[in-house]
Amino acid sequence: MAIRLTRNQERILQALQGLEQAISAQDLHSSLRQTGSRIGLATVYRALEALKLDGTVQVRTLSNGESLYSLAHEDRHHLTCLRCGDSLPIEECPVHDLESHLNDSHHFRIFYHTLEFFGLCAKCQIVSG
Amino acid sequence: MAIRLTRNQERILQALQGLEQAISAQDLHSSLRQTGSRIGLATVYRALEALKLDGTVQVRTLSNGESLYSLAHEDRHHLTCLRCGDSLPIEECPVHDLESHLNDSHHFRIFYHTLEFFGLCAKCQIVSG
DNA sequence: CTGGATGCAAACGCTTTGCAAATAG
DNA sequence: CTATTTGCAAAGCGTTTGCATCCAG
Repeated sequence: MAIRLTRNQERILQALQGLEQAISAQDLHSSLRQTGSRIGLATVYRALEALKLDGTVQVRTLSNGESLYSLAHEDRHHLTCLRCGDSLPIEECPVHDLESHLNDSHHFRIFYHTLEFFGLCAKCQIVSG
Repeated sequence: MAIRLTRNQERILQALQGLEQAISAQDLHSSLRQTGSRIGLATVYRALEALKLDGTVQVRTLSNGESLYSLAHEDRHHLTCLRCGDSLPIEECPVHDLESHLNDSHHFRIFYHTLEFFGLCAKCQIVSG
């Protein structure tokens, strides 16, 4: 998958491996700076873009335009509240069969997928009545 | 679903009904202006936000932060190329059963879902070899 | 009259880009 | 020594917000 990694790309990959959750580029940047690295924000974005293109890293874009990055193939999907924006992770995922089917029928090389349900969480159903 | 609609919200809903595809707020705005409306861009955003919150309109956010709007419950999912960004619509959708299940188990009132596969399209598999 | 809706322009936040310095091979 | 990578700062871009005006009821 990965051809050649720069030192910073390796550093970023390593950081992602130590995480349970997807992280934004900016949070990843400050996190790296706090461990003493002098890495720039642009480099973080460029590295994530490269890792994304070779399928190592996967991205989920929030409705505010912010993107969350994590290692690819970690299957975690969400229930997202349209009002408060909270995302509840869910375990179910019924789409793997479809994935291999699409690989063939569309000549598309699929790295990963995202699945997200939108609506109102229990709390916001009351507020927005 | 809808409580009360302002004149502009109705106008926007009408515009969406005439469309085959999801549209960005900005494109929707210029489209409305071209038909002689004096509507402002902010109003388009505010109307779409309101329609989103009552479940009439659904949103898909692209990786560049731009959001595409369409009437809710139109089931259209995508194969999206990580390199060129092209989105190929697909018909398959294996998640409806799960949807009602989640409604109950998480006390979440689900309006719609998005499902998207990411990878490389046939063309970009060659280029990026 | 009064509260909400609207248009405009400015502000915002995340991301991308230009560029010169640093680094790798 | 040349090509690539890097950090910084500035620019870009879609979206949101402040505010004065307009409009419906």
